[in-house]
Amino acid sequence: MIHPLRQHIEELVTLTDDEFEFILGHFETTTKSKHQYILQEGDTANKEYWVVKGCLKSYFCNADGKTHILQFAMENWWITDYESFVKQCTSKINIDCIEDSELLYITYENREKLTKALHKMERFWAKKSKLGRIALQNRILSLLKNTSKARYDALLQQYPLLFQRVPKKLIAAYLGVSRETLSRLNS
Amino acid sequence: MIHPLRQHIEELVTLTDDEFEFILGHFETTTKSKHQYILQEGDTANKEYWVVKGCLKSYFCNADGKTHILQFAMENWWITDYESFVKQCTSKINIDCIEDSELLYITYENREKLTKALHKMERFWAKKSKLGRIALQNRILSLLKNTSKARYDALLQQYPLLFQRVPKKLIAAYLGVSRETLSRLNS
DNA sequence: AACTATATGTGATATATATCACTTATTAAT
DNA sequence: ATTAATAAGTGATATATATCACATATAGTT
Repeated sequence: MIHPLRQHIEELVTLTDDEFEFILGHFETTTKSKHQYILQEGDTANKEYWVVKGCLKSYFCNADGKTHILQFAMENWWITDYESFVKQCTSKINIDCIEDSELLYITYENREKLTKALHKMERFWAKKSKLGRIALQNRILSLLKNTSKARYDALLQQYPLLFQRVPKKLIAAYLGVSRETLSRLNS
Repeated sequence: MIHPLRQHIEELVTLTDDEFEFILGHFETTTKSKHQYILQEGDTANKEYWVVKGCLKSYFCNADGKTHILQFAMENWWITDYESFVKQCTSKINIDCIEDSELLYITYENREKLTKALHKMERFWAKKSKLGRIALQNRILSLLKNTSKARYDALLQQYPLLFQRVPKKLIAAYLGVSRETLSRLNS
């Protein structure tokens, strides 16, 4: 059976068996249980995680302690604080598990090594970065032009699974509306 | 005198004279007057522009014809529809000039060629993409957690020049508030 | 099993912002 | 120079959403 990470990478660049073994050698495995953190505000993100199984969120709290969600990550998604990881500076956000999770991760150092050693991976991450940027651009478009109802419907259509796996208050924190307003959007 | 584009690129990667000449050979110059478009909804962005002099905006209109601004670009900024350019698909946005502008541009084909021919430029654009993604992530954070007043103040502090160069209604369209509300934020 | 925390829905009210209407100032066009 | 278009401020009102308060259901804990 083909490794799920290989399948994921090969969506953007093709790999030989040896290349994939070499890549995988730069990763490590870890399991985390629900509510456990993989990154806390003030720390520096020195790992980038890839979700084998489970569900996580990256979020931050504003002055009055209200939570805002930047990203969810389910199977086959990457998660880290991108700014902290790329610039190797302290993070403003937290990342924790919404479910018990099985994760692969690569350290900053190993990612640098791998990028230099294998040009295909430099290309893979460059493409990933481009696609990530496009996704963020579309989220901004959506935050600017759409009503909460429209954003709710779009999210529901794009990630129906999410609504079965995470509490509604987290969906609300992602969409940027209150829990109560989200509840009323259904009616 | 050192070419402003060279200065800009050398903020991220160092170049020899020959390398810069080679790079510049992939660009072309154009001038556009106020109100002229460089990209219209439905077209495919096949050029990425770099502003030598002037000011532009990228924007889109929602169903009721309300304008939302995705990005401003002044001197030393890049502008295109990133999604359309990267995926070579039709664009949902428009880009036009707020002032008479002097622009350098590189076509999609030339950018591909240049990336392949000069690894430094692949690295330059990879870094640019990372930084662009970080900027967008921070804008989302700001849209989620900040009040309009806080977003207004942050923009004013980061780009004071912008407020002298572009009409307030465009600032409002960027921040995601009405012209009237923006006006009242001052008092 | 009893207790506690979390999730979800819903009414009542407060608040921020949009919308509409109008005025004045400034800039562009003939 | 005159006219037209755009920019910017402000009052009055409408609307969407937040906030507070409470009820109920479900899941997790000892």
